[in-house]
Amino acid sequence: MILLAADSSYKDKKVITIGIVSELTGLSERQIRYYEERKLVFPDRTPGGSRKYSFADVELLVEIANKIEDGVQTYEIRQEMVKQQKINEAEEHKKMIQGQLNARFGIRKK
Amino acid sequence: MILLAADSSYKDKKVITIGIVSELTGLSERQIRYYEERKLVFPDRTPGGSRKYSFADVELLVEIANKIEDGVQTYEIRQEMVKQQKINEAEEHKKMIQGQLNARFGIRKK
DNA sequence: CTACCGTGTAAGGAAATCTAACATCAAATT
DNA sequence: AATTTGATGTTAGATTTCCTTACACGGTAG
Repeated sequence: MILLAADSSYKDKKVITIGIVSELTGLSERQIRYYEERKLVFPDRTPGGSRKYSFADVELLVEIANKIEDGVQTYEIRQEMVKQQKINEAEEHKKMIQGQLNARFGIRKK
Repeated sequence: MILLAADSSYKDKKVITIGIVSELTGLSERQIRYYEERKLVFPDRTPGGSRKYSFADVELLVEIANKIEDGVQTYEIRQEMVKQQKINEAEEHKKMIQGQLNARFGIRKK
């Protein structure tokens, strides 16, 4: 009996090759690879070395391209991303601490 | 400003190449192509002729493989699929008729 | 016993992808 | 103004991935 990986968040599974990503976004493969070089996207790789992207990556690429259209440089976009990432991490951390507090002193099922 | 196709149902977008499908399902490419030959899956094609599958296809392939493991033949699986499809179509039809009736004689916003 | 079913495998070719390098042109810097 | 940098195009050659067709083979069904 074959089982499919249960986590199954289609949006985050890296399964799309660069040609298709190019079609979906309208960006050239050159652009997509360049944004990776600038550390804005992080595709997985097949054993053979081909890039694999998720739908989330596709959405991100579109956002990146829109910002660039607006004259924002890849470096600045990267700054924003790092900053946002730190905010998210802090948020995560807060949640975790709260979870531990609840586990020890919070309401528990009787 | 780049816009992403709004329908965006990741599950049904045909964007996965056969190698990745093989990885996701554990099936050989031979098997995947054979099930297509038996009219059980219907991938899209790139202009160059490469097959493109959706996550829904991936799930379907797993179901197919499980049935075959249970000794069900592709022909029978196909029968079931056609039958189920007809049921769904009838359901769709019913909904549509109901929708038209509502449009003409049903409650309407004043 | 024979025919069909599902799958493996091989061959040869075409499509898709990779990296690296050089070209271009606008915008920023000096 | 001259130069550098940023983003992208293009080319070349190599590698990977995918395609179709054909043949092999064991298992199951008639």
